[in-house]
Amino acid sequence: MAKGEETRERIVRHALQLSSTEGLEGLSIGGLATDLGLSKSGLFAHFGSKEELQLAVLKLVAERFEREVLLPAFRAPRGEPRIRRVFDRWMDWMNDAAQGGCPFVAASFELDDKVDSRPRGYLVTAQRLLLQSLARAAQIAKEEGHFHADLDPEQFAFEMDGVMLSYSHWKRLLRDPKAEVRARQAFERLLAASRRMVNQTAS
Amino acid sequence: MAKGEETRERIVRHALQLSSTEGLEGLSIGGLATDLGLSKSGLFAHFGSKEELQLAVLKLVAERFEREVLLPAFRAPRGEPRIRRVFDRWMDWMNDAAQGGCPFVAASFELDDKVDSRPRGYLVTAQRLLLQSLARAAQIAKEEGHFHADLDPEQFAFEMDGVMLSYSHWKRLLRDPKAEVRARQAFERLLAASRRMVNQTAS
DNA sequence: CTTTTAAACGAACGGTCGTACTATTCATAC
DNA sequence: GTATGAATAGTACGACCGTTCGTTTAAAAG
Repeated sequence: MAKGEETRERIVRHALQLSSTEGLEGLSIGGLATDLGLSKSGLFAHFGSKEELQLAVLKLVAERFEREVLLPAFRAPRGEPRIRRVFDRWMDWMNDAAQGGCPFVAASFELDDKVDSRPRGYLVTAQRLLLQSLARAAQIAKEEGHFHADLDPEQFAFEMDGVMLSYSHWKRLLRDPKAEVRARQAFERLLAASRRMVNQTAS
Repeated sequence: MAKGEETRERIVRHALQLSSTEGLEGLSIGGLATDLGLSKSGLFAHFGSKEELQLAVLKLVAERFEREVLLPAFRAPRGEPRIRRVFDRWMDWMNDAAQGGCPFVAASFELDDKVDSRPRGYLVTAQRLLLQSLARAAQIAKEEGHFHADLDPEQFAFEMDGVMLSYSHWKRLLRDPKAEVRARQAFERLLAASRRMVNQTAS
């Protein structure tokens, strides 16, 4: 059926927007209903529980990230160009995301301690997938000869993740106008290190 | 007077512990009171508002970070050894912190959108101070000749911040057993780049 | 057009929230 | 040992929470 599905999507879209400032736990059924001109119970019926609503929000985020970041980036040529496209799209994603920053980032630090919650489980899966895609892109860059043969693709993903998180921290909390320049510089340094010598082991 | 002060500290210590899993907003006066065997109103009287309680928690965190990370680290010899000590102490801090991860990290992503809130304002100040201390340590490492003359100390702080955030992300959300090794490796790579050539500008 | 099914509503439930008052207990200083 | 003020308790409040249930409206199917 069509009508219910449409309303449900309207709800989830708005819930995503709200959650980016209030957090997933800060979402309220009543508040959402008022915003959308629905009754509390009418809205609630679409999900059956608040947890299910949170899950729906996370699924929408994952779907959008796939569509707006990963898929377009993976259409770029294999190797370093593709990695750069991931970075550029990812930065755009960080800047968009409805003035509330990346919902994944917010959810990551909100749910990290909520063991055994379904939203957390889903988020972990989605984030692992995301970072594995990135690692795969780095692996391809090795095969193309753009990155050094000793490079650890997962380590690359770890460090690029750090750049994005630091960017979010400096821009959204600290309101540092240089945040974007710093992120780009950090990324360039990471790329440079990945091309040449790399991977001296710690201590 | 002594008695009230003591109780207040007991409250704030426990609130800090709770907030590391539930978040600052997830703190509840009633819950805290029950946990500590106090009445809701008796506990409330110590602060006058929930916001004041959150503020007290953040102040305790800042005080502890200063005492357990920055001060000990700055007793190390100037330059790279001092930077290493900051990293080691910071990693210890990340691992301790009452099984709930670094409260600053959690609070950063919880409060980043709550404009005009006193807790946010305090957090921003504390975090800027922390990162400026780190940048100062990097500046000193330049003066000692350990770091390259072209190094941007704030950029160094940005990237080291990224390592810690990524560590938190991979360890606490993703539960990746290699998280600590990855963080140490990222830090070593950052150090290596800071010693030699650095700072090629982006695009 | 009628029947059936989906979608939304309205009211109410038991709880918990932060906060405001007043009263009581307790520690401290005289 | 009593007075004084701080520390804690008790009670109540209005608001909002997620959720349930029975009803009503609206859409889809026959």
